[in-house]
Amino acid sequence: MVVDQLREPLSDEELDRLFQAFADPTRRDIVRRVTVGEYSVSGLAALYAMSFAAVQKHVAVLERASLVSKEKRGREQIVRANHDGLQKVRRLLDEYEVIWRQRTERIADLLAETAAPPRGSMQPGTTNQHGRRQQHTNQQAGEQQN
Amino acid sequence: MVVDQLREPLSDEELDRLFQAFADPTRRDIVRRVTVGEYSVSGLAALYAMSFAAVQKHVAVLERASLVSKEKRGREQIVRANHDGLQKVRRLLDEYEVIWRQRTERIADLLAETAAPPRGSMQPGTTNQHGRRQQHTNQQAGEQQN
DNA sequence: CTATTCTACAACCAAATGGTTGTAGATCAG
DNA sequence: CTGATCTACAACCATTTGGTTGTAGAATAG
Repeated sequence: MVVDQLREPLSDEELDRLFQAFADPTRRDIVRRVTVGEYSVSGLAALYAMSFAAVQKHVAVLERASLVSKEKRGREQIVRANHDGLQKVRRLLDEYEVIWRQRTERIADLLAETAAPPRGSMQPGTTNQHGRRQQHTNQQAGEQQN
Repeated sequence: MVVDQLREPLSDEELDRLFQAFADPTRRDIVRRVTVGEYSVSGLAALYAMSFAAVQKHVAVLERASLVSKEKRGREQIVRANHDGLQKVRRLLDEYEVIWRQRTERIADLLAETAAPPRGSMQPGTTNQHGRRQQHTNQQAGEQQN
C-alpha cells in the first residue's frame, strides 16, 4: 500500500528538512500557491523578485523535504504540493501539543491533591517534593532524538 | 488582556524564527524536555554531547522564537516552554491544511459537474477549461507574504 | 573568605544557506 | 531550420549557522 508511511516514526533528518523548508517566506508562499493551482518552475519564478535559479533552488529544497513534487510536462516542470509532507509536520506538532495537555493535566492533579486531603496517592516515590525543583541535572546523558 | 495575540496575523519574521527553531533535533528535544519538567541551562547542557555554550545558543534561538522563556532563580536560569509559540506554528499549518481541503473540495465539485450534466453552474468565467493547464504564468507579480 | 558553579559573551572556524551569473541541453513556435 | 523558452547545473560570493575555546562576573557552598 502507498498509505501509512504517515504512521511511521518521523526521522530527525526528515523533520530537519521539513522545518527548514518552512523556514523561509518564499518557500511558504510557493507551497501555498502550488496547493491551490498548478505552476511551472518559471511560472513560479515570475512571481518573485529574484532569479530563476534562486526559485529553482527553493523548489529543490521543498522537493527534498517532500513538500512538493515535480512532473515533467513537455518542456516545463509542473510543481505540485505533496500532502504527506504537511501532514508529517502537523503530526509532530500535535505530539508536542499532547505533551502540553499532559503537563496541564498533571499540574491540575497536583493542585487537586494538595487542596483535598491526600487519598490513595502520595506513595513514597510517585510525586516529587511539593512541585518545586525537579531533578534537572544528570538524568541519563543519552542523546536526543525526534 | 494577555490573551489573543494568538489571533493576530503571524509575521514572516516570526514564522521564520519559529520554523528555524524547530529545524534542529537538539532544539526539538529541549522543547520537549522543558515542556514536561524544569531545567536550568546547565541542566540541559548535561544532556547533550556538546559544550555548555552550544546549548546556551540553542536556548537563545528558542527564546528569540518565543518557544521558551528563561527565569532567573538564584544563580541559575530556569528554562520553561512557552505555549504561545507552539500554537502559532500549529495555527499556520492548520491554515495550510484548510487550503488543502478547499482544493480537494473544489476538485470533487469539478468531477461532479462533468459527471452530471451541467446544471446551474458553468457561467462564462466561473470554472476554467476542463481542469488542466491553469493560468500559471504572470498572475500579479506582487511579492509574497506569510 | 575562598572555591566552585552557573551564566553570559566574545572571538574564532567550518559548513550550510540564499543569492548571483553563466553555460548548455531540450522542447516548442514560427 | 532557427530562435525563443524552460530547465538544470556549476561556480562564485556574502551571510548565517552550529559548533568550539576562553574570559569574566554573580551567586552559592563550605
